[in-house]
Amino acid sequence: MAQAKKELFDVELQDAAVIFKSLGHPARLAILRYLAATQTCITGDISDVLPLSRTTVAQHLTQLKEAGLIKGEVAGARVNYCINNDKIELLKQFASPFFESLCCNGGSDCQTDGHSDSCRINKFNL
Amino acid sequence: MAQAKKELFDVELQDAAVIFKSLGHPARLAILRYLAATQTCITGDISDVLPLSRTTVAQHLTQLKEAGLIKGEVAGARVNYCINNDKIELLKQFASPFFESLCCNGGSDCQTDGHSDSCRINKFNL
DNA sequence: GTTTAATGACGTAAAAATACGACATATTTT
DNA sequence: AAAATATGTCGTATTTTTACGTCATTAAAC
Repeated sequence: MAQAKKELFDVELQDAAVIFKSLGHPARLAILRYLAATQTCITGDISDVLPLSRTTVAQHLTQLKEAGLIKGEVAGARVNYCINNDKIELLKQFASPFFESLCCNGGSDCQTDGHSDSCRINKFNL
Repeated sequence: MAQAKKELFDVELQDAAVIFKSLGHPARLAILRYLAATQTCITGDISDVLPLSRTTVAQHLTQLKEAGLIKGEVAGARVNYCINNDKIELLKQFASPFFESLCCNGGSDCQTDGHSDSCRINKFNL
């Protein structure tokens, strides 16, 4: 039970989910916002600015790095983190059309048609 | 430990995180896509189309409903689910500028300036 | 009225995420 | 060389998520 079933979905959806998931915690959004504000890619003293311990911040940074949203460049004893602009660009290119495709099928507001098998999609590959 | 610290962040960031989190699983993205495709708001037999049990799908639906991304209208023994267009609209209005603000500060690619305290933001309220 | 189908609610087990302290390592600074 | 600073790694505890089966309820079909 509780076995990973994520691989059974579209790779595209899996990839998107990883990104969205990494955006799914206020601390990580705050980190991204901070990195964007201080373009100079300030390092782990991000934890001075957040109500979290250094270790926890480091953990969030790792997650963001794994999602590809940030990069870390070693500079002596320090590590300079910064936004990965390329990935953000990709995210924008995926998210906008995706959101668009969700809502713009006319304002069908829970019409009570019940089953419409005509609209059924191919099994397990939706 | 592992105590909830999410409340310590901007409400705006908290709200956004809830939405992004709900998008952070391929099953939920698949459900949204399916609902968008079958505008007719088909009910829980979504589980026929996904590699997950009905109970698990119901759980994902609850999560999406809590995030406000979908609505469920009772129709007799059935429940018609559908995309909440208003919320998607709000999401678009938040996400686009947010993504924009992250990457468009000029292509500063991890410049090794080190500490730049001039860019420090107000503590704990970033 | 009884069966059938659909749903929500509950319980539960495994896995993942969250949060932190302690330690080791590497790099400046002195 | 020694002290101070920054970082990553490891272990660990708690919470949350994921996934499912079972049960009760409700509405439709017969």
